[in-house]
Amino acid sequence: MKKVSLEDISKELGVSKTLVSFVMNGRAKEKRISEEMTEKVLAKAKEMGYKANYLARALRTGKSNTLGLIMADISNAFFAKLARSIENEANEFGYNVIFGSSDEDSIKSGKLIEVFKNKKVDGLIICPAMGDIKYIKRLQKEKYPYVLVDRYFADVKSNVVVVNNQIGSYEIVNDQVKQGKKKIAMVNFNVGLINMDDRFIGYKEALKANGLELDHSLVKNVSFRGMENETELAVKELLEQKDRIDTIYFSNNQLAFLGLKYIIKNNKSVLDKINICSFDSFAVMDLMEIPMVYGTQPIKELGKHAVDLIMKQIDSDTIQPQEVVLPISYSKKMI
Amino acid sequence: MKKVSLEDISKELGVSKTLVSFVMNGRAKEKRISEEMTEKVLAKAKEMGYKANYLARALRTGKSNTLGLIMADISNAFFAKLARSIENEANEFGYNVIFGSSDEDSIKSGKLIEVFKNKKVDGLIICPAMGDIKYIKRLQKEKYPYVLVDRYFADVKSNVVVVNNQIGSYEIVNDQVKQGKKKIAMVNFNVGLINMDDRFIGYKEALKANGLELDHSLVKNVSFRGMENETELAVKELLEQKDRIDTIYFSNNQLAFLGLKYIIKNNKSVLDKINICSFDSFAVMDLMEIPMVYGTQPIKELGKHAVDLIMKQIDSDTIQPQEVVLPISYSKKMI
DNA sequence: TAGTTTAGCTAAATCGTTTAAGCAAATTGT
DNA sequence: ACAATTTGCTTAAACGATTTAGCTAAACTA
Repeated sequence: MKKVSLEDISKELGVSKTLVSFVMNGRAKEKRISEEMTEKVLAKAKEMGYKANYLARALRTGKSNTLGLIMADISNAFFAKLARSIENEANEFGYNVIFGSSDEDSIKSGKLIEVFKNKKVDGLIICPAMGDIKYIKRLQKEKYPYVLVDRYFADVKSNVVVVNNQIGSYEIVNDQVKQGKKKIAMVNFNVGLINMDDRFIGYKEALKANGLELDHSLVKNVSFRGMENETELAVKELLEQKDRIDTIYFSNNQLAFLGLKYIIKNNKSVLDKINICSFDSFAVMDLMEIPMVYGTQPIKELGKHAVDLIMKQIDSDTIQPQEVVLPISYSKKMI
Repeated sequence: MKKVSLEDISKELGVSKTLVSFVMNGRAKEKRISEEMTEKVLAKAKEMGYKANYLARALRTGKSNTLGLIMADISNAFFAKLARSIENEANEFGYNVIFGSSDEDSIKSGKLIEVFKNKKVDGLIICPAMGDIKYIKRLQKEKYPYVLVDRYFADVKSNVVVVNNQIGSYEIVNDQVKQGKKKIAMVNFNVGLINMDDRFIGYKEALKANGLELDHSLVKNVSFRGMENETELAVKELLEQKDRIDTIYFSNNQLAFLGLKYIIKNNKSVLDKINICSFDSFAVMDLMEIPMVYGTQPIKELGKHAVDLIMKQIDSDTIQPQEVVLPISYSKKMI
């Protein structure tokens, strides 16, 4: 477990560690090390099993070749897939990823940002929680490379990769109206995140565009922490309305999952009469024999763009903040 | 973005950086720094916004407070949840987690192990791929702290955290027999991993214990890379058998998902006649109106134990290899 | 009064790299 | 044959912490 250092090699060969460093970094030619010596060093390094100590290198160069990734919860399918995409793309650049989950808690994300910075990650990819704006502003000021994914803040121009929540939401709701649905309920996340707000705006716009009135009794909000109970309650209340609703539109897959679970357990037959929509999907949606309309987020692309934007910042010190907005795609599943 | 160092503080105050280091590490009393001076240092550090550089500390102390986590694929629900559990428990110890996916490819995991070691992680938590045994043996020899999770190797005594695959599998199959099922097919992963082998053994044992013959035409193997097609083919072949089978038992949730998807699309009615079982579950299994028997892995506990075992090794240089075997629980869902 | 303790602090080494600067010998040019 | 250049290598500082060993002055002991 005790490792071989440059110095060990240099001592063995009776040369300076500078020389060994040059050779090991492939700068032998550039640094005018003789072929003969280069060979000798490489051979000895191999023989002794030399591997560079990344910490030492990072300390000296200021580059750790590590990215920090902060999400709400890596055990959530969306974030898990995003993490994988980010991992893959980061690898392409020779980077690794250190991650942390914030649980939508700004205190937690603040701490994670701080720790990752002190661990000298070269850049941060953040799915910010509500209230993270203060940290983001600080990063901005410090010119620390970062990219926001999935959510962003209107007040601070950042590098951002998101889907077009408003348009996506609009299209889902609009489609329902075109199918003749009039009473379209929405169950939304009120975490104060702009992506969720945008989904609500899309909903409102679609109603308006079709001459329908926004009915506040058809809009239910649930919190992150009380998600399960509150979603059930929301659905329960919606189903109990006197005038039957035509559609329940969930603003993300977690809510759709919880809502569906409740309905299937307690009021399965109602699914013959109402439509279910979800802004994004979970893996088995199309296994379920329930008519549904749902979006599919371009998760791979989100991750890829996020990493690419970080890399641009790392390479060029600072770039004009760029916003990448990706479209989401839809599936209608009829039974 | 340029950070304050111990030296910066020491210069401001006209004291040595040793002193500042002692104070910042809470060793002021122990090192007989006067109260007065301690106060001054703390105040100045706060004023200047000092944060320790973990790289420098790690280089000097040999402790990076980072764990390396290597799994088959973090986008897979099982691993995503495991990662979260590990993250949480690691945080309890003041650790962060750097992760990588191997895709069951031993070359990839070998590279990840190497990189993480060179990034000086204090320990590795590995879900080893087939063929990783050579790396594991090396870690063993080097006394590098590591824990195997989910899978292990019979040849090398390691710290290991797994579920009891054989017993779990036995009970599922045994239950089917007790329900009067005779022709029980199994679709298994042939990645050469001991956990999958054990699930097959459990299957065989259960048949044997009930006086049933093992029928090789009822056992189908699929590979990691050809998973989707091969699972579909396996199910297709099973359903085409002349004598109708009674049960299809999938050895994990991915296979169960793919198999079910195929059945629902192509031969839905057969679900009235055959049972579906899965060794472990995916989130929405109980949303589907299909009778099923499936296990649920104690993922939280797996992660927690894994981290605890790593921490023990880190704290005490070396401990007697310990094997933690956790039970899995079952749900029967009848319709 | 002299010797010993103790309080309070510092110098310098160390971890393993990278890199700016520089030096002696060999080679080239004229 | 002498200066200029090139070749091949080295020295030493730096990155930012931790830690060992030790120093000085004051306080205590006898």
